[in-house]
Amino acid sequence: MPVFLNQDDALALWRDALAAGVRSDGPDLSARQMAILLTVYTMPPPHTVRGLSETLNISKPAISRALDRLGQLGFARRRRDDYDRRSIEVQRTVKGAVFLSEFADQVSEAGRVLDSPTPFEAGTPPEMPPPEDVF
Amino acid sequence: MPVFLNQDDALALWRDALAAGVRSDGPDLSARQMAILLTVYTMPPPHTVRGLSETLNISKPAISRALDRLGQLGFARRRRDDYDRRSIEVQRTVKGAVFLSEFADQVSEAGRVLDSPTPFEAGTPPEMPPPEDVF
DNA sequence: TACACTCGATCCGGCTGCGTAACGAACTGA
DNA sequence: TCAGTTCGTTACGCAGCCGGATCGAGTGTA
Repeated sequence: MPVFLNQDDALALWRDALAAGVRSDGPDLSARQMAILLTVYTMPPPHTVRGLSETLNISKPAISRALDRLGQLGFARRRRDDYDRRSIEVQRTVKGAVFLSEFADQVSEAGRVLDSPTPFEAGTPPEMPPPEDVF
Repeated sequence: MPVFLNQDDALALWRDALAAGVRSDGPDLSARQMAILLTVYTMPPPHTVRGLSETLNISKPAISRALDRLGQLGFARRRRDDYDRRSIEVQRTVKGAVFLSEFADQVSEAGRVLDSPTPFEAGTPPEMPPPEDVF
């Protein structure tokens, strides 16, 4: 079932979920790392460095380094492909699944709280301030 | 009206919106910068460095640097408070509102496409792989 | 006037990430 | 067997962000 979000709801959802992550002392992944992690866990395997690189339009070295980081966090594992030993398969881990599960709860919670009226609409820019810049 | 998102939808939503941002060549803001930007645009003003620091649990130098970055992107402006000239007020700009409006569209679009069946459930970890690590 | 306090910016050393280029290992096909 | 291709990684230089300490300007109070 599709999820209908108007602009205000979308921004409030993103803000609350993001703020929860920023406030917490958990590991803060870059946007690229998070995109890789989500792709690995929510798209059908197998996942390879080259495949992720093409899917997400990220350079291969960046993928490789991100896998280093995700690996040291215990969120993903490398495994050589036995049929083509040049290739490596990116595997999921229980720890990564737990992390994403908690993250998904944060997002869901941020969406659930949206019933309170949004105090400001963001799509509408504020009255244009005077042009003088202080800095 | 609250937005109900199950775990799979929440992760797919985040993945698609994030991937759209990663693939595009637009400026990539850090999670902290994005949280600041969203707070400034969706919460009632005024916003000060100190206030943002407390709200988001981010150090003041980090806020100040983020404002440098957002300022040079044209997404926010500093303005001295005339009543307390130590304090500065973070102001919105038309360019920032446009940026967030487009971002909100990306999120909404990611949510709207969720009607296609999700191929994998992420909350369920894969069958536990053998303990041997390749690397 | 003198002193304590607050606000935001800046300095500092360190860490992390990026893309290009170059690399070794593995595979392919003649 | 051997040149050419493809795979992921590493080397390199660069840029950005981090927190703690420190700073100057502004404020409040006596």
